[in-house]
Amino acid sequence: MNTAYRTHNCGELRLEDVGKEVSLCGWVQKSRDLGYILFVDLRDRYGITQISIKSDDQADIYAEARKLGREFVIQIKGVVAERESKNDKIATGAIELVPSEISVLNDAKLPPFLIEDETDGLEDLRMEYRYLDLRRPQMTRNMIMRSKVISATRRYLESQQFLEIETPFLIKSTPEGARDFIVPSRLQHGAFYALPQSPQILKQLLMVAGMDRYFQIVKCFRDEDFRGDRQPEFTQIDCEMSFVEQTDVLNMFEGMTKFVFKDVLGVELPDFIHMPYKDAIKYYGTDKPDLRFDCKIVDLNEQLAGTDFGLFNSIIENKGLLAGIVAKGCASYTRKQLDKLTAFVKEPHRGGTGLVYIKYNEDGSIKSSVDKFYSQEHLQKILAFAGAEKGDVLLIVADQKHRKVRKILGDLRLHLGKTEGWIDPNAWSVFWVVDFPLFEEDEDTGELTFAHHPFCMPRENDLQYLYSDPERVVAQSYDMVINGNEIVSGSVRVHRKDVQDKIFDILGLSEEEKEAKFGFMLRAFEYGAPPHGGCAFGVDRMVMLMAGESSIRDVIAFPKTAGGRDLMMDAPATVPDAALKDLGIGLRE
RNA sequence: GGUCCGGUAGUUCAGUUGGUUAGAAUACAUGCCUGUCACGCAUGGGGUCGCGGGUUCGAGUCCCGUCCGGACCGCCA
Repeated sequence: MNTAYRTHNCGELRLEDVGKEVSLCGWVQKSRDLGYILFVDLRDRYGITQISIKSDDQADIYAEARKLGREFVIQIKGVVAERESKNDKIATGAIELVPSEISVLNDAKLPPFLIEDETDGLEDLRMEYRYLDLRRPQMTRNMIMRSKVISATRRYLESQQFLEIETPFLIKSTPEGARDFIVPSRLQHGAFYALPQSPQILKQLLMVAGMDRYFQIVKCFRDEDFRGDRQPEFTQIDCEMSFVEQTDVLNMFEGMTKFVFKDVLGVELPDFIHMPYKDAIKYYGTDKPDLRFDCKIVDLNEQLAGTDFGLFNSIIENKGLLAGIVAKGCASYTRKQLDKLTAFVKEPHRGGTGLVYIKYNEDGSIKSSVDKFYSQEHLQKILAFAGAEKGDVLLIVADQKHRKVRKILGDLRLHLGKTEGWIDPNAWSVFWVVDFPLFEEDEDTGELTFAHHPFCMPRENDLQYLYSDPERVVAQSYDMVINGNEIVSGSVRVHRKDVQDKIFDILGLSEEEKEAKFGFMLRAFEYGAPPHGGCAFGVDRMVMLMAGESSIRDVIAFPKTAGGRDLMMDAPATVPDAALKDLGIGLRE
């Protein structure tokens, strides 16, 4: 770096540079005027360097420097000096710059919030002035980490013969799945493009085209409501490979994940376990468990049977489920704390009816909310079966619906994991969930719908059940779960037209619908589609986890609010009537 | 689409039962200060209480509507 503007950046000067004549450029973070001496913190993307000016030695420059306001853009020429009092909190803390010349390249209005890591601004204000928010070192770090993740990804995939190929954004709406963002066509009034929810079909066609290994770092669009971990547009690392079985795909992208973690964070991830979907649901009540702590769900129908407790007996007789989790070290919970957990279980969207506890106190005594129905010996056996030790409490949920019990216990497990500090913030839990069902029943309508998407290949041995017992069919599909977040999702695809046809039949698509929605794809499959499979990484979530952030907005340069608005540009916005007229669109009042 | 919380100084917030001139911290400005790095001390400026309507002698405060932000549910193949 050697231009008219600067010889070094604000993060690189060290003790060994003392005596050098340098030129730095950056923003004024802050100045501290002590009277006889004035310090200016000069900030750029690389760090902060302190400027120090003694008023009696450098009266002119001191007078100039006193006029510098926050976020002025300045250039400083001077000599690197060793500090009299050093600051070991920053990388450049041993040196300072004694200026011979200060030039104001641009002044700045007072920013609406503090441009420091501990900012006083709330998120909406930060989003409105995102270009200022991104100057904060923490946000800069997040952008750098994101860039590193993308860079490592490219290096890995290129080393594995993947081609980066762009697919179009203006495509056709496929009325399955999420709601599409639609774009009106000017040349064909009444017709619309859709923005892709993912390049799924296109990447499969690239396999038919013989591209063999494809990837793309690509924006995807879904017009649904948002959350802290969801945006209307988000980025995927979209990948597809030909002539592969599930194991090949899993190994390839396990390798990539390990490479990226090592390259960006210096973390060596151990080999990933493959957890069947059924086990994830059975032991953790979710298809994306956080394995940074243990605490499995224990089924207790047999253990809790054989008493006069009518509620439990009726659930057992009707083939419902009684199950629990052992909360380590929580036997000391007060009534109030247990009531809070009960309220958690009963929250409307969980719909639990209650929470039964069996405390195994430190002194060996046992206290439960069902003492009336169970002898101490019986409770002792139940605790032993569940693996509870002294100091633990067994929390039990009962319901007719198995899924509901497991979901509630899974939620409770995660809740306790967070509130009880069971999660080591430095630990990583990265593994594959495999063997998802191909179809699942829609809870409201009772109709069969695909669990993942309709292009997943069933396991070879399950093809025979496609018609007779579709719910039994297991798909060759998989998710990678990182710290309880679904980060990768993928499958081996259907490459045979007859199988794809069958699956569409089971989903209840007529010949006309098949043709209208997927005709071009089915036609392509008649021309020699190779066996293929792939997956897609959620970049925003992955970078969020790697950066230790809790919202994907903090790793996206220009994110939108929960209401889908861009506060900086004030989008969406109205357009001139003429533009609507061109499109053949009128607005209903 | 639904439930809940919030909107007061540049910013983050407090504001009692509806009652005098709406406060604090921080930021900002000015002055002082021999090594600061959350510098310190003193002084000062800074408000259409989101917007519209209503109740009232009187509204930041109560009611209705609306806009905006946030959390959650639904939704997210």
